[in-house]
Amino acid sequence: MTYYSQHAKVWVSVDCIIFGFDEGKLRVLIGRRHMDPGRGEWSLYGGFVRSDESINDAANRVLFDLTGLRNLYMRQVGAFGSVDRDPGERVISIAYYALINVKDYEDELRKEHGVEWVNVDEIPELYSDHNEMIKKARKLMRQKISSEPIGFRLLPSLFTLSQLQKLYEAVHGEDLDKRNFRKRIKEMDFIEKTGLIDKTGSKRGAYLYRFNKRAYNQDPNFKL
Amino acid sequence: MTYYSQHAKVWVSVDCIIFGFDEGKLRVLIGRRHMDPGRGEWSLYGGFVRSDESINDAANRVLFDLTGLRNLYMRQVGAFGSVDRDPGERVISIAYYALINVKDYEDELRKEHGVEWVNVDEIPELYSDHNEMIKKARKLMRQKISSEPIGFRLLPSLFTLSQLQKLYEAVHGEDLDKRNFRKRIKEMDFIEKTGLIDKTGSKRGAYLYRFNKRAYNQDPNFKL
DNA sequence: TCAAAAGTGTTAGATTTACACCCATGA
DNA sequence: TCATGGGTGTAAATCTAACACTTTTGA
Repeated sequence: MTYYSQHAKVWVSVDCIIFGFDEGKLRVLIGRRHMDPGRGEWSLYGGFVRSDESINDAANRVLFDLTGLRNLYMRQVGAFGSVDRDPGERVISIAYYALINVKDYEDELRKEHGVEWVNVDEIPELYSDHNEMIKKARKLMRQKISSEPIGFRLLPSLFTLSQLQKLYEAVHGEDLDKRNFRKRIKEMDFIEKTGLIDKTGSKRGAYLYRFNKRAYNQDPNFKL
Repeated sequence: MTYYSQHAKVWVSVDCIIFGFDEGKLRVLIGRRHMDPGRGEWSLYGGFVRSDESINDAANRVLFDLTGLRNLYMRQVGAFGSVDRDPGERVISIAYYALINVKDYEDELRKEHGVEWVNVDEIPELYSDHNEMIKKARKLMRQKISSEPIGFRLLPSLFTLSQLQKLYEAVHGEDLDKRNFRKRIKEMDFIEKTGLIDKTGSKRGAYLYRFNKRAYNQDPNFKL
């Protein structure tokens, strides 16, 4: 009998809070549970951690399984471990949030998994402690997006300044002053204006910008 | 066979980063491991999560076991789950940091457990991923202590402004301007000057202050 | 008497905020 | 022609950072 074997083992799962940004709103992917307990309840997408993969690998696997996308921006939210958090068995779950550009996600695949984009401000009651997970994920994401240029992961590689501003407004839950916002953007040389115009959002058209990661690494000063 | 039982279970432990402040330095409790694998290596103090306790309860139990103290300020750092992080078996560990006033910790009890206060800037190589845990704990604690009045948990209930300043300097790793620091303290009405003088730190003596939690809850504006 | 820590305000500079109008275009 | 979103600068207010001397007292 080893030192370890006198202790109990438990199931460990990962649950993913997948953020997207569409039509000016911050959204999260949720779906109806396909299994008992809690069959039919709204839930985050998750899966069990296998014995031969790290918890990060597990989260990446679950994300890939759901979205078909790899190398998503992903951060751990934390471990959730009330004894009775899962009505079936003792399961400790580690929550992760990820950011995706909704247009990168094939709608067919989304439907196959039966998940939907729901406005983060209109999330129904979810299975287990998933509402709590989302709350903490939002808080962490909000902090992170203000000090690191991760917001671009929620946008197409080319975006207008109005889109970028709306994204930050959605994340922070408050309107921003257009001129002050653009003034700050202009100071960040790694947010580059292209010669391209996007005319889908207005008649006049707006310049498209891009995030230059290389330039950011040269001079990583970000604050929004 | 339930839905759960087709998946593997793993051991889950908690590891505690216990911060203290003494002689102007931020310190952490570490000790030599008493068991294999890794016997004799420097390590954080931890324990396995039992099947009938939440992970928070497990952390509190481990903290109480080591220090004899309850109701410590404690926050989760995150889950660490590389497959081979523990050389013996697959163990996922959830790190917590806690703040204690070193004078509340009986030195006898500390010695019984064979743990020592080590300057956070002089931490030796630790077992497994414990150095990484401390690094992340410091970062989270630094963020937290700037926006919430948790620093008082590292000080006696009566403290001088010089002690408080030294604490913040130790946490942030940089010197602060004495007058600017005191100006900010004066604006926080919940940091109350008592009529008492502490003469242990200087010949002249310094006023002792106390944190008034009730007053803070009335007007929770904290920034340091 | 002097070394050592306690205590105390002002000012320049930097940052942040508030704010309003013209432009280009498609419908 | 007009409704819609795109684009632009300035000034006041606030916040931050820099800075030096006097006080008290035990050794």
